[in-house]
Amino acid sequence: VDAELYAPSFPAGVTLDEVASLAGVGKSTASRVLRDNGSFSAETRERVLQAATRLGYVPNRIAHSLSVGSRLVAIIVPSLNNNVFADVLAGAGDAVEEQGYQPVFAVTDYSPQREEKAIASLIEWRPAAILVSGLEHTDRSSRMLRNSGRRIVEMFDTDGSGLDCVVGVSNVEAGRAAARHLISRNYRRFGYVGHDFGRDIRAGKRLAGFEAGLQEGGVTLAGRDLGSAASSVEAGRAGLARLLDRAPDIDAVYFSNDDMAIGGYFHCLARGLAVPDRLALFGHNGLDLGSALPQPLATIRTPRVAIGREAARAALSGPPAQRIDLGFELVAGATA
Amino acid sequence: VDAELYAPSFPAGVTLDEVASLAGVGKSTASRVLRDNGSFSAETRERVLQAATRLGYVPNRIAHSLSVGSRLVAIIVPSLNNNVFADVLAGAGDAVEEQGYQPVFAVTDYSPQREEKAIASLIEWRPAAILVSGLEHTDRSSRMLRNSGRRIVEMFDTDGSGLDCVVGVSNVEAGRAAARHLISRNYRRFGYVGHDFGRDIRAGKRLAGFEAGLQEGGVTLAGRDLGSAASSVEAGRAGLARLLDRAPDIDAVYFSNDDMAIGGYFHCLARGLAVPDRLALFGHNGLDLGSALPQPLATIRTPRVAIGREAARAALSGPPAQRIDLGFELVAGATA
DNA sequence: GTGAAAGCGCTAACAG
DNA sequence: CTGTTAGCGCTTTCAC
Repeated sequence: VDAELYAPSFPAGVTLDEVASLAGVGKSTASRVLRDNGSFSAETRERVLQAATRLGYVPNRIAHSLSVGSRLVAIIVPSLNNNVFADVLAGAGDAVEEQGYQPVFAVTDYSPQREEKAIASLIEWRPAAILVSGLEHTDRSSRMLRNSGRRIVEMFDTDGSGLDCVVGVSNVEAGRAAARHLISRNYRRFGYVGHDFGRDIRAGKRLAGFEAGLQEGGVTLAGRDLGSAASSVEAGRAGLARLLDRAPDIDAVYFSNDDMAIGGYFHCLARGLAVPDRLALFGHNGLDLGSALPQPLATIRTPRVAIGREAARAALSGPPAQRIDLGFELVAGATA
Repeated sequence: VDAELYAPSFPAGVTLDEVASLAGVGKSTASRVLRDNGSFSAETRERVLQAATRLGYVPNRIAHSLSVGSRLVAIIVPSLNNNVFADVLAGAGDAVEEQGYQPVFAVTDYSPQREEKAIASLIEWRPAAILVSGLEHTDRSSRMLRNSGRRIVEMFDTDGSGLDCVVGVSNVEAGRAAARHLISRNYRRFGYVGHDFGRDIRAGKRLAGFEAGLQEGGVTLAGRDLGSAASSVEAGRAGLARLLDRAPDIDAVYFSNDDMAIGGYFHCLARGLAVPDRLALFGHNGLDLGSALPQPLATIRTPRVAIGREAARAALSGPPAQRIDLGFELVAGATA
């Protein structure tokens, strides 16, 4: 007999009760069989399984969760239009599932208010843990997270103090490493092209580290272009164009991230500026796209998948209040 | 009095019962006040609200859902490492929230088996609707979707028949339009560079449309490189390199998508091949990255955000079994 | 305007 | 090995 023939009209939903009575057993027996938990005779098993497939039974996770707890993990990221967060999500999602939990996502579009909303609404689902991005939150967000009684992991950023666990890399150190590297390559007149800091605090931390690194090397930033737009290839392109108008004699540019740097690279191509001889370019993140350019981008590769994975592990099985710095890797590339 | 001082140890969770008794009212009255539904005196209202904030009450959505239904919408996409799906997710997520539902995502990594799993596990949450990507599913997936009794929307692709609603564009027509455009620009010796079809059926449909378009114009494909790797800039670069080794005299290349085409463009840059004079390049999707290249990529722009938005609307408020073709736009660019 | 009681679908403890 | 019972936390009649 084909299960489809018996397909129920579903919104009502087939319940365990119905399966049990069709099988001629009690509700709890049916439950035991279906969850393969507890004991029952082989024959009972058969009857229940048959009844379940005949009716097209689908367990109701909501009822199940109410009864035993939800095994959900909430993951909140600023954006999806950015491979960085997609990678983290992939790492975190896999690790979460591995541990038998189900990931639930929310996106904030870099808005602290939206983050607040996301936190509030996800907490209502009683997740076992909450993974958020960054260390900066509104007061209300911090309070909700702290009071939630759940395990909290703040991902990406180790420059600052966290609520519970922190898993990420130091953006300040990444900026400093970039500065040191460029200085060691004998660049001296530095520029910076960035996007809207208000939305991306970590980019600001990198710039601070970069400037600290320059200062330690006895140089200073010769010019900067702080865009007010979101990060994008186009914004990087426009930003470099503006910067070169104002400070034509710079010989190296640090960008707020790879997307921006790639835009800068395109600007150089379009204008015939030799990279890196006339102008050196340095990004941040180590995206695949950067390494596929005609000249691989000089950048700092961050372990994004690992950040997601370790964040999930810290949340689900680690000791509380851990602090995990996963480090980064400088990729020399060919643009600096 | 500060709410934090009274922050409960939460995993147990503050319940409506506790709020009600602190306020000295019945459970149902507290419920009415908190949901602002039904009638109660102003004074009662005050007392309940105070009690709730004092205890840091957070409603339990699971219990709520069990009682009244879940207002969830399941959204299943193949990948997040691809702006295409990020855009659709953004459009769908916003529209879903607008209608008072909560989106729940799952990612399949282009694997039909993972899709099956995702469908199975999301159905258990009793979503009001399920948005899936593409028209091709395993038998079991189709059966589960059909039997779920939920509204189903298949997104992206209108070339084929769907289970319920279908919202997308015709990939066959997109391929055909690309062919016609290139022919009208007097290219004659065509090549194709693609990635793994097994994983991306829509790319295969575009190629079929492209070949049909060529045939209608009296030409045929002079060479093709069908990679077995996933789509990426690097894969496009390598694919074009291989193709040119085998068929050096082609004058235009159709790529399976923009990422691949951008890789091809980088190859041309690296090898000093003049675009479009020596070789024309054409992509698909209309990503921002393509328009930020030194020469804007010739491509077909698909209305991705709109696909997500309309899919959500069709699912939540439209008539059943709709079929919405959102159309596409050919972007001439400067590479063809 | 308010509370008691029943019930959403499932699991778990406990008798039999 | 199996059924009965009592919840999980919330909403919703329906009397008062």
